[in-house]
Amino acid sequence: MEKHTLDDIARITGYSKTTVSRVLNGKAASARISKQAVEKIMKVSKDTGYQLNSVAQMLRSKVSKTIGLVVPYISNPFFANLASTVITNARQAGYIVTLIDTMENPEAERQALNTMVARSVDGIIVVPCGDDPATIASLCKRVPLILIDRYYPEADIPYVSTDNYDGGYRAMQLLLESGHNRVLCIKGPDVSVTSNERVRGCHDAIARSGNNCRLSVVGNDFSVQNGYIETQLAIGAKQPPTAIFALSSTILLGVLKALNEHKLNIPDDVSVISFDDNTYLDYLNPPVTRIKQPVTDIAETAINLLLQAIAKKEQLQANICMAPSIVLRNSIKHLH
Amino acid sequence: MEKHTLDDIARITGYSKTTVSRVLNGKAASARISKQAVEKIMKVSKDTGYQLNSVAQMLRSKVSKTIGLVVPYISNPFFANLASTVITNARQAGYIVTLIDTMENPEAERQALNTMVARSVDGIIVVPCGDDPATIASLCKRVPLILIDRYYPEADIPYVSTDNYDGGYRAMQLLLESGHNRVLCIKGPDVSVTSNERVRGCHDAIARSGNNCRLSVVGNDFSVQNGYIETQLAIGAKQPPTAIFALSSTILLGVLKALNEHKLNIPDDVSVISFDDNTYLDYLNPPVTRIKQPVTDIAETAINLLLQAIAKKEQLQANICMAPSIVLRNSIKHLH
DNA sequence: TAATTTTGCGCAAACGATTGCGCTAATTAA
DNA sequence: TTAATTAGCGCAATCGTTTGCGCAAAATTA
Repeated sequence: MEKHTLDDIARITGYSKTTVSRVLNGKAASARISKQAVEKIMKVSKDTGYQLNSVAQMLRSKVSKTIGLVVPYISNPFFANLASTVITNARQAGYIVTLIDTMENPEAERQALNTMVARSVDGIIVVPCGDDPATIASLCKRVPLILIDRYYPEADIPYVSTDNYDGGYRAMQLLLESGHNRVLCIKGPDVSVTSNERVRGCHDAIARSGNNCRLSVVGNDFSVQNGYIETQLAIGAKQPPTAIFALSSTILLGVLKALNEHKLNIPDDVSVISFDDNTYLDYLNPPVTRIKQPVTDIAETAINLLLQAIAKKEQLQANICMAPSIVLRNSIKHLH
Repeated sequence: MEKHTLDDIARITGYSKTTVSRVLNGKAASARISKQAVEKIMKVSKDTGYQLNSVAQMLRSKVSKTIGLVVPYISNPFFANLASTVITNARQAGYIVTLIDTMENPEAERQALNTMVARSVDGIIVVPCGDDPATIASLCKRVPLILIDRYYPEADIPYVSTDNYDGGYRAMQLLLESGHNRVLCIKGPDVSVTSNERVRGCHDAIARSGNNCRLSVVGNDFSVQNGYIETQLAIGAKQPPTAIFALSSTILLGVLKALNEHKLNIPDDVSVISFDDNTYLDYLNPPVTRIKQPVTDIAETAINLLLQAIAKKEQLQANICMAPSIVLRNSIKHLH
């Protein structure tokens, strides 16, 4: 079980490493290798436990069979799910995934991308952080690259994401249909495209409904704290909201905490709807209605497009927003 | 921004690639390279955007600066957290992480390990699945390898895990102190060492307390379903448990679902304690008391031991069980 | 001035695989 | 019998680094 090389197998079998290489790569037929040779080489390489050295192979063939995946926080279940799908699909196509966690640090992201290129990954999938698409934009001319979840509308970088506008629109529609006319929407960072799209969807839903619903959009972070603070502020006001739309499941947790502290009941005292799907949302009291992003579809679409681009060596082109779905539970009260 | 090699830089600067390599590796001093040369080479390599080819470097130096991480399911938050810590710590030490998700499939695990070796990773961290340590045991003689979370007590493979016995013991202690004497413990698979250790801790806690508490240990899977079914069965019995100990947070969700369906209140009707920490457990109604595994410590210890072993090129030796902590909430009723 | 040391750098052989081209012997065709 | 074809395989270059060894020129010492 020591380490063997092609030369070793060649020496043992008496054939050249050329022949050995060809046999081991399944090119025996096209290279007209005799049956004897194939058998002997196969046998010896089994017996010796020969293992291909992928590194040498990469150097020579310029193909690493590796996908680079760059995410802001792998500990975030949303990104973990994305990663899971990417890894699984990549593996089925014979690719392995190298993962870097940027922790929302743009500088770390730049380094990560450099590392990926230095290791000559065949393609890169990024959930970008920061608001400067420059590095990525220039990189995506040199190596197949695709963004997921987050993207830069003004830059020409392929992406697959949720149709956040639609998600915001439909969530708001749900609230309007139930007669809510004072809605608090707690959003993410100002620079977040996904957050802003959701908000835009809300506004349009109201406008198109002809309803006189008052929507107040507050907050600036996808965090528990932000959800907590904004909820505290809102329920202290003279005219508290009848419904709260949390733009992420972390924000939702903050909302819940504040409501619990004030002994406010969902949905009797205030209705709640959230973005992002999580199993535990069904085990809250009551289960929370939410907009579910098509995580698996997004990841699958992205990795498949990427693998295609790698295979065909052609420029990747994609501006895809996939529709979310509604997970209907019991957190929205119907106001007559 | 094209691809340049050492030769290119050598040609442009007029120095040999030997000198260029030395300068770029910070060996200018020890190789007595002149200041001029260093400056010129540095400048040119900046200007041309020269990027080292890690693959060639790996081939030559036999060092890949890569850690292989093999987990059963990266979408499981527990493993995602482990991965997060491993990735972050590895990166600080200049290592990158290649991740394979085995989906609890031992054959996939074997392949994964082969792939890792072929790519000459410098070290491997595995959360093993299946009950056959043979592959891993033989592998760990050839490359630094360490198990986390799960391990094989009888095999001589280094590991870092939770002190599951202690966790089970203390959870049970908590229930005993509150006067519970009919406890339902819903466990994981029969072959799971972690599950079994937790159960053993429970039994010992009762034995050592001199209490006549009746512990009934049921179930065979770390799944929501298992938790649900076993809870259904138990609360239908003539003598339902006064407390339920869920040996994982997935099992807990099943427990909650069953209790909700029967309108049973926590902790008034039945007390609950669980293994595994999750943010959302604090947002349940009521927040659930739980045994928190020292995930970060485990991962940090493991990666550091691994990096040490890699650096010192010495055999890794570790049988470490780290104590869990108790996150005390309001899900256990004190029975007078 | 001659001998020694130091400075500054390059040659060329690895690392382990892949592959275009070519070569010999055997077979077939003419 | 000779020419053409085919079968079966190997040579050697290549991928882009790293590094042991050595060598000439400059600086120092004797």
